[in-house]
Amino acid sequence: MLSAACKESIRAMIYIAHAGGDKKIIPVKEVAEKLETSFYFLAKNVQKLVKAGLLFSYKGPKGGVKLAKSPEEIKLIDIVEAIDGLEFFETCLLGFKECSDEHPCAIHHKWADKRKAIYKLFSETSLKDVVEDMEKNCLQIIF
Amino acid sequence: MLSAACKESIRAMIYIAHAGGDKKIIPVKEVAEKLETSFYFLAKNVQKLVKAGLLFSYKGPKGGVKLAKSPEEIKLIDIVEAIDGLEFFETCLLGFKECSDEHPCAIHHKWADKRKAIYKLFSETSLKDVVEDMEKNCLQIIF
DNA sequence: TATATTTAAGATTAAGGAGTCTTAATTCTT
DNA sequence: AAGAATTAAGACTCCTTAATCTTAAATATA
Ligand code: SF4
Ligand code: SF4
Repeated sequence: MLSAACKESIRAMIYIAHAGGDKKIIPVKEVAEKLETSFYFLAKNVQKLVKAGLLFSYKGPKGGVKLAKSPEEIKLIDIVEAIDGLEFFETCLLGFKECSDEHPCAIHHKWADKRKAIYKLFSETSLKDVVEDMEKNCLQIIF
Repeated sequence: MLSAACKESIRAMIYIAHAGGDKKIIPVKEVAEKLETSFYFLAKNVQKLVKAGLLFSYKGPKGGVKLAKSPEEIKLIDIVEAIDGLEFFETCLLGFKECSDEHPCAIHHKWADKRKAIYKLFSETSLKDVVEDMEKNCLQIIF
Protein backbone atom coordinates (compact mmCIF):
# COMPACT_ATOMS: atom_id res chain seq x y z
CA MET A 1 0.00 0.00 0.00
CA LEU A 2 2.72 2.48 0.94
CA SER A 3 5.74 2.61 -1.34
CA ALA A 4 9.19 1.83 0.02
CA ALA A 5 10.04 5.51 -0.33
CA CYS A 6 6.99 6.47 1.70
CA LYS A 7 7.67 4.03 4.51
CA GLU A 8 11.24 5.19 4.72
CA SER A 9 10.15 8.82 4.72
CA ILE A 10 7.84 8.17 7.64
CA ARG A 11 10.63 6.47 9.55
CA ALA A 12 12.90 9.41 8.72
CA MET A 13 10.35 11.92 9.98
CA ILE A 14 9.99 9.89 13.15
CA TYR A 15 13.72 10.03 13.68
CA ILE A 16 13.92 13.74 12.96
CA ALA A 17 11.04 14.45 15.31
CA HIS A 18 12.64 12.29 17.97
CA ALA A 19 16.15 13.67 17.65
CA GLY A 20 15.48 17.29 16.78
CA GLY A 21 11.79 18.09 16.73
CA ASP A 22 11.11 21.48 15.22
CA LYS A 23 14.14 22.94 17.00
CA LYS A 24 17.39 21.19 16.24
CA ILE A 25 18.81 20.80 12.75
CA ILE A 26 19.70 17.22 11.82
CA PRO A 27 21.91 16.37 8.84
CA VAL A 28 20.31 13.97 6.39
CA LYS A 29 23.49 11.95 6.52
CA GLU A 30 22.87 11.28 10.20
CA VAL A 31 19.32 10.16 9.50
CA ALA A 32 20.51 7.78 6.80
CA GLU A 33 23.09 6.28 9.12
CA LYS A 34 20.60 5.78 11.93
CA LEU A 35 18.03 4.21 9.65
CA GLU A 36 20.74 2.14 7.98
CA THR A 37 19.64 3.17 4.55
CA SER A 38 21.05 4.78 1.43
CA PHE A 39 21.88 8.45 1.86
CA TYR A 40 21.15 9.07 -1.81
CA PHE A 41 17.71 7.54 -1.74
CA LEU A 42 16.75 9.21 1.50
CA ALA A 43 17.99 12.60 0.33
CA LYS A 44 15.77 12.34 -2.73
CA ASN A 45 12.70 11.80 -0.61
CA VAL A 46 13.68 14.45 1.90
CA GLN A 47 13.65 16.93 -0.95
CA LYS A 48 10.01 16.12 -1.53
CA LEU A 49 9.23 16.60 2.14
CA VAL A 50 10.91 20.01 2.00
CA LYS A 51 8.90 21.00 -1.06
CA ALA A 52 5.73 19.83 0.65
CA GLY A 53 6.46 22.18 3.52
CA LEU A 54 6.97 19.50 6.14
CA LEU A 55 10.68 20.15 6.60
CA PHE A 56 12.94 23.19 6.53
CA SER A 57 16.37 22.60 5.06
CA TYR A 58 19.67 24.41 5.63
CA LYS A 59 22.76 24.14 3.45
CA GLY A 60 26.36 24.28 4.46
CA PRO A 61 28.24 23.08 7.51
CA LYS A 62 25.86 22.62 10.45
CA GLY A 63 23.18 22.30 7.80
CA GLY A 64 20.49 19.67 7.62
CA VAL A 65 16.75 19.56 8.13
CA LYS A 66 14.24 20.12 10.90
CA LEU A 67 10.47 19.91 11.16
CA ALA A 68 8.67 22.86 9.64
CA LYS A 69 5.83 22.49 12.18
CA SER A 70 5.44 21.06 15.62
CA PRO A 71 5.23 17.24 15.74
CA GLU A 72 1.55 17.30 16.66
CA GLU A 73 0.73 19.37 13.62
CA ILE A 74 2.30 16.90 11.22
CA LYS A 75 0.01 13.99 10.47
CA LEU A 76 1.04 10.75 8.82
CA ILE A 77 -1.31 11.52 5.94
CA ASP A 78 0.78 14.62 5.15
CA ILE A 79 3.84 12.45 4.59
CA VAL A 80 1.90 9.93 2.54
CA GLU A 81 0.51 12.71 0.39
CA ALA A 82 3.94 14.28 -0.14
CA ILE A 83 5.59 11.04 -1.25
CA ASP A 84 2.97 8.69 -2.69
CA GLY A 85 0.03 11.01 -3.23
CA LEU A 86 -3.52 10.24 -2.22
CA GLU A 87 -4.44 8.11 -5.20
CA PHE A 88 -4.96 5.09 -2.97
CA PHE A 89 -7.80 6.86 -1.21
CA GLU A 90 -9.43 7.98 -4.42
CA THR A 91 -9.43 5.11 -6.88
CA CYS A 92 -11.78 2.24 -7.51
CA LEU A 93 -10.74 -0.98 -5.88
CA LEU A 94 -11.58 -3.13 -8.87
CA GLY A 95 -10.40 -0.74 -11.53
CA PHE A 96 -13.61 -0.28 -13.47
CA LYS A 97 -13.58 2.79 -15.62
CA GLU A 98 -16.90 4.43 -15.19
CA CYS A 99 -18.22 3.24 -11.90
CA SER A 100 -19.19 5.79 -9.30
CA ASP A 101 -21.21 6.31 -6.18
CA GLU A 102 -24.30 6.38 -8.36
CA HIS A 103 -23.59 2.95 -9.81
CA PRO A 104 -21.96 1.13 -6.95
CA CYS A 105 -20.90 -2.48 -7.32
CA ALA A 106 -21.22 -5.05 -4.55
CA ILE A 107 -18.02 -4.07 -2.89
CA HIS A 108 -18.03 -0.33 -3.40
CA HIS A 109 -19.66 0.89 -0.22
CA LYS A 110 -17.92 -1.59 2.01
CA TRP A 111 -14.60 -0.78 0.45
CA ALA A 112 -15.23 2.94 0.77
CA ASP A 113 -15.84 2.40 4.47
CA LYS A 114 -12.50 0.66 4.93
CA ARG A 115 -10.68 3.24 2.91
CA LYS A 116 -12.18 6.06 4.91
CA ALA A 117 -11.23 4.37 8.15
CA ILE A 118 -7.63 4.15 7.02
CA TYR A 119 -7.65 7.75 5.87
CA LYS A 120 -9.04 8.76 9.25
CA LEU A 121 -6.35 6.82 11.07
CA PHE A 122 -3.64 8.49 9.03
CA SER A 123 -5.21 11.90 9.44
CA GLU A 124 -5.58 11.61 13.17
CA THR A 125 -2.19 10.14 13.95
CA SER A 126 0.48 12.78 14.34
CA LEU A 127 4.23 12.44 14.44
CA LYS A 128 3.99 13.31 18.11
CA ASP A 129 1.69 10.36 18.77
CA VAL A 130 4.00 7.93 17.06
CA VAL A 131 7.21 9.29 18.53
CA GLU A 132 5.91 9.38 22.08
CA ASP A 133 4.63 5.88 21.81
CA MET A 134 7.85 4.57 20.34
CA GLU A 135 9.98 6.34 22.90
CA LYS A 136 8.13 4.31 25.47
CA ASN A 137 7.87 0.97 23.74
CA CYS A 138 10.32 0.10 21.02
CA LEU A 139 12.84 2.83 20.49
CA GLN A 140 15.85 0.58 20.76
CA ILE A 141 14.62 -1.42 17.83
CA ILE A 142 14.98 1.35 15.32
CA PHE A 143 17.58 3.84 16.42
CA MET B 1 -3.02 -1.73 -3.10
CA LEU B 2 -4.05 -4.24 -5.74
CA SER B 3 -1.81 -4.53 -8.79
CA ALA B 4 -3.18 -3.79 -12.25
CA ALA B 5 -2.96 -7.50 -13.01
CA CYS B 6 -5.00 -8.31 -9.91
CA LYS B 7 -7.74 -5.80 -10.63
CA GLU B 8 -8.03 -7.03 -14.16
CA SER B 9 -8.13 -10.63 -12.98
CA ILE B 10 -11.00 -9.82 -10.65
CA ARG B 11 -12.88 -8.14 -13.47
CA ALA B 12 -12.19 -11.16 -15.68
CA MET B 13 -13.49 -13.56 -13.04
CA ILE B 14 -16.60 -11.43 -12.70
CA TYR B 15 -17.18 -11.64 -16.43
CA ILE B 16 -16.58 -15.38 -16.55
CA ALA B 17 -18.92 -15.95 -13.62
CA HIS B 18 -21.52 -13.75 -15.23
CA ALA B 19 -21.29 -15.22 -18.72
CA GLY B 20 -20.51 -18.84 -17.99
CA GLY B 21 -20.47 -19.58 -14.28
CA ASP B 22 -19.05 -22.99 -13.52
CA LYS B 23 -20.89 -24.49 -16.48
CA LYS B 24 -20.14 -22.81 -19.79
CA ILE B 25 -16.65 -22.55 -21.24
CA ILE B 26 -15.65 -19.03 -22.24
CA PRO B 27 -12.65 -18.34 -24.51
CA VAL B 28 -10.09 -15.99 -23.01
CA LYS B 29 -10.20 -14.03 -26.24
CA GLU B 30 -13.86 -13.23 -25.60
CA VAL B 31 -13.07 -12.06 -22.08
CA ALA B 32 -10.30 -9.79 -23.34
CA GLU B 33 -12.62 -8.27 -25.93
CA LYS B 34 -15.38 -7.62 -23.43
CA LEU B 35 -13.01 -6.08 -20.92
CA GLU B 36 -11.30 -4.13 -23.70
CA THR B 37 -7.89 -5.24 -22.61
CA SER B 38 -4.83 -6.98 -24.01
CA PHE B 39 -5.41 -10.65 -24.75
CA TYR B 40 -1.75 -11.38 -24.06
CA PHE B 41 -1.72 -9.78 -20.66
CA LEU B 42 -5.00 -11.31 -19.62
CA ALA B 43 -3.97 -14.77 -20.80
CA LYS B 44 -0.89 -14.56 -18.61
CA ASN B 45 -2.93 -13.86 -15.52
CA VAL B 46 -5.54 -16.44 -16.40
CA GLN B 47 -2.77 -19.02 -16.35
CA LYS B 48 -2.13 -18.14 -12.73
CA LEU B 49 -5.80 -18.47 -11.90
CA VAL B 50 -5.80 -21.92 -13.49
CA LYS B 51 -2.76 -22.96 -11.50
CA ALA B 52 -4.37 -21.65 -8.34
CA GLY B 53 -7.32 -23.93 -8.96
CA LEU B 54 -9.86 -21.18 -9.53
CA LEU B 55 -10.39 -21.91 -13.21
CA PHE B 56 -10.43 -25.01 -15.39
CA SER B 57 -9.00 -24.56 -18.87
CA TYR B 58 -9.66 -26.44 -22.09
CA LYS B 59 -7.52 -26.31 -25.20
CA GLY B 60 -8.57 -26.48 -28.80
CA PRO B 61 -11.62 -25.26 -30.68
CA LYS B 62 -14.51 -24.62 -28.30
CA GLY B 63 -11.84 -24.33 -25.64
CA GLY B 64 -11.52 -21.65 -23.01
CA VAL B 65 -11.97 -21.43 -19.28
CA LYS B 66 -14.74 -21.82 -16.72
CA LEU B 67 -14.93 -21.51 -12.97
CA ALA B 68 -13.47 -24.46 -11.10
CA LYS B 69 -15.95 -23.95 -8.26
CA SER B 70 -19.36 -22.42 -7.85
CA PRO B 71 -19.36 -18.60 -7.73
CA GLU B 72 -20.25 -18.55 -4.05
CA GLU B 73 -17.26 -20.70 -3.20
CA ILE B 74 -14.79 -18.33 -4.86
CA LYS B 75 -13.93 -15.37 -2.64
CA LEU B 76 -12.18 -12.23 -3.77
CA ILE B 77 -9.30 -13.02 -1.45
CA ASP B 78 -8.64 -16.20 -3.46
CA ILE B 79 -8.05 -14.12 -6.58
CA VAL B 80 -5.88 -11.63 -4.73
CA GLU B 81 -3.81 -14.43 -3.29
CA ALA B 82 -3.37 -16.08 -6.69
CA ILE B 83 -2.18 -12.94 -8.43
CA ASP B 84 -0.63 -10.58 -5.87
CA GLY B 85 -0.13 -12.84 -2.88
CA LEU B 86 -1.10 -11.94 0.67
CA GLU B 87 1.96 -9.85 1.52
CA PHE B 88 -0.19 -6.75 1.99
CA PHE B 89 -1.97 -8.41 4.88
CA GLU B 90 1.21 -9.57 6.53
CA THR B 91 3.73 -6.73 6.47
CA CYS B 92 4.42 -3.82 8.76
CA LEU B 93 2.86 -0.57 7.68
CA LEU B 94 5.91 1.52 8.42
CA GLY B 95 8.51 -0.98 7.29
CA PHE B 96 10.49 -1.35 10.49
CA LYS B 97 12.58 -4.47 10.52
CA GLU B 98 12.15 -6.03 13.89
CA CYS B 99 8.89 -4.75 15.22
CA SER B 100 6.26 -7.21 16.29
CA ASP B 101 3.12 -7.60 18.32
CA GLU B 102 5.34 -7.64 21.39
CA HIS B 103 6.86 -4.25 20.60
CA PRO B 104 4.01 -2.41 18.93
CA CYS B 105 4.46 1.16 17.78
CA ALA B 106 1.75 3.79 18.03
CA ILE B 107 0.04 2.77 14.88
CA HIS B 108 0.48 -0.98 14.96
CA HIS B 109 -2.71 -2.11 16.66
CA LYS B 110 -4.91 0.38 14.87
CA TRP B 111 -3.41 -0.54 11.56
CA ALA B 112 -3.78 -4.23 12.28
CA ASP B 113 -7.47 -3.60 12.89
CA LYS B 114 -7.94 -1.94 9.53
CA ARG B 115 -5.99 -4.60 7.74
CA LYS B 116 -8.03 -7.35 9.32
CA ALA B 117 -11.25 -5.61 8.35
CA ILE B 118 -10.14 -5.49 4.74
CA TYR B 119 -9.07 -9.11 4.83
CA LYS B 120 -12.46 -10.01 6.27
CA LEU B 121 -14.26 -8.08 3.56
CA PHE B 122 -12.30 -9.85 0.85
CA SER B 123 -12.77 -13.22 2.51
CA GLU B 124 -16.50 -12.83 2.90
CA THR B 125 -17.28 -11.40 -0.49
CA SER B 126 -17.77 -14.09 -3.12
CA LEU B 127 -17.91 -13.81 -6.86
CA LYS B 128 -21.60 -14.59 -6.58
CA ASP B 129 -22.14 -11.57 -4.33
CA VAL B 130 -20.38 -9.23 -6.72
CA VAL B 131 -21.92 -10.62 -9.88
CA GLU B 132 -25.47 -10.60 -8.54
CA ASP B 133 -25.07 -7.07 -7.35
CA MET B 134 -23.59 -5.87 -10.60
CA GLU B 135 -26.23 -7.61 -12.66
CA LYS B 136 -28.72 -5.46 -10.80
CA ASN B 137 -26.87 -2.17 -10.63
CA CYS B 138 -24.19 -1.44 -13.16
CA LEU B 139 -23.77 -4.24 -15.63
CA GLN B 140 -24.02 -2.07 -18.69
CA ILE B 141 -20.97 -0.16 -17.58
CA ILE B 142 -18.61 -3.04 -17.89
CA PHE B 143 -19.82 -5.56 -20.43
C1' DT C 1 -5.66 -37.69 -40.77
C1' DA C 2 -5.26 -32.77 -41.67
C1' DT C 3 -6.48 -28.33 -40.27
C1' DA C 4 -7.98 -24.80 -37.46
C1' DT C 5 -8.49 -23.20 -32.82
C1' DT C 6 -7.29 -22.47 -28.34
C1' DT C 7 -4.43 -22.58 -24.05
C1' DA C 8 0.63 -23.29 -22.08
C1' DA C 9 5.07 -21.82 -21.53
C1' DG C 10 8.91 -19.36 -22.12
C1' DA C 11 11.46 -15.49 -24.41
C1' DT C 12 11.51 -10.84 -25.34
C1' DT C 13 10.64 -5.88 -25.01
C1' DA C 14 8.80 -1.61 -22.74
C1' DA C 15 7.86 1.23 -18.88
C1' DG C 16 8.21 2.89 -14.26
C1' DG C 17 10.09 3.13 -9.98
C1' DA C 18 14.00 2.31 -7.02
C1' DG C 19 18.42 3.50 -6.20
C1' DT C 20 23.02 5.88 -7.37
C1' DC C 21 26.06 9.36 -8.95
C1' DT C 22 27.66 13.91 -10.48
C1' DT C 23 27.60 18.72 -10.47
C1' DA C 24 25.89 23.08 -8.73
C1' DA C 25 24.49 26.18 -5.12
C1' DT C 26 24.71 27.67 -0.46
C1' DT C 27 26.83 28.74 3.87
C1' DC C 28 29.74 27.96 7.85
C1' DT C 29 34.52 28.18 9.53
C1' DT C 30 39.06 29.51 9.28
C1' DA D 1 38.92 34.96 0.56
C1' DA D 2 39.45 29.92 0.61
C1' DG D 3 38.00 25.59 1.78
C1' DA D 4 34.88 22.31 3.71
C1' DA D 5 30.27 20.71 4.49
C1' DT D 6 25.76 20.21 3.26
C1' DT D 7 21.42 20.28 0.47
C1' DA D 8 19.40 20.84 -4.58
C1' DA D 9 18.77 19.21 -8.99
C1' DG D 10 19.15 16.52 -12.72
C1' DA D 11 21.18 12.61 -15.18
C1' DC D 12 21.97 7.99 -15.03
C1' DT D 13 21.72 2.88 -14.05
C1' DC D 14 19.34 -1.10 -12.37
C1' DC D 15 15.49 -3.95 -11.21
C1' DT D 16 10.81 -5.30 -11.13
C1' DT D 17 6.55 -5.53 -13.29
C1' DA D 18 3.73 -4.74 -17.26
C1' DA D 19 2.99 -6.01 -21.78
C1' DT D 20 3.96 -8.51 -26.13
C1' DC D 21 5.42 -12.11 -29.08
C1' DT D 22 6.69 -16.80 -30.52
C1' DT D 23 6.48 -21.56 -30.41
C1' DA D 24 4.59 -25.81 -28.55
C1' DA D 25 0.86 -28.75 -27.06
C1' DA D 26 -3.77 -30.19 -27.05
C1' DT D 27 -8.27 -30.95 -29.14
C1' DA D 28 -12.54 -30.39 -31.88
C1' DT D 29 -14.08 -30.84 -36.50
C1' DA D 30 -14.21 -31.91 -41.15
S1 SF4 E 1 -18.92 0.59 -7.53
FE1 SF4 E 1 -17.36 -1.04 -7.43
S2 SF4 E 1 -16.52 -1.04 -9.51
FE2 SF4 E 1 -17.60 0.92 -9.28
S3 SF4 E 1 -16.07 2.39 -8.54
FE3 SF4 E 1 -17.01 1.53 -6.70
S4 SF4 E 1 -15.71 -0.23 -6.14
FE4 SF4 E 1 -15.20 0.32 -8.25
S1 SF4 F 1 4.61 -1.96 15.86
FE1 SF4 F 1 4.54 -0.35 14.27
S2 SF4 F 1 6.59 -0.45 13.37
FE2 SF4 F 1 6.33 -2.35 14.53
S3 SF4 F 1 5.52 -3.87 13.04
FE3 SF4 F 1 3.72 -2.92 14.00
S4 SF4 F 1 3.19 -1.19 12.66
FE4 SF4 F 1 5.27 -1.80 12.13
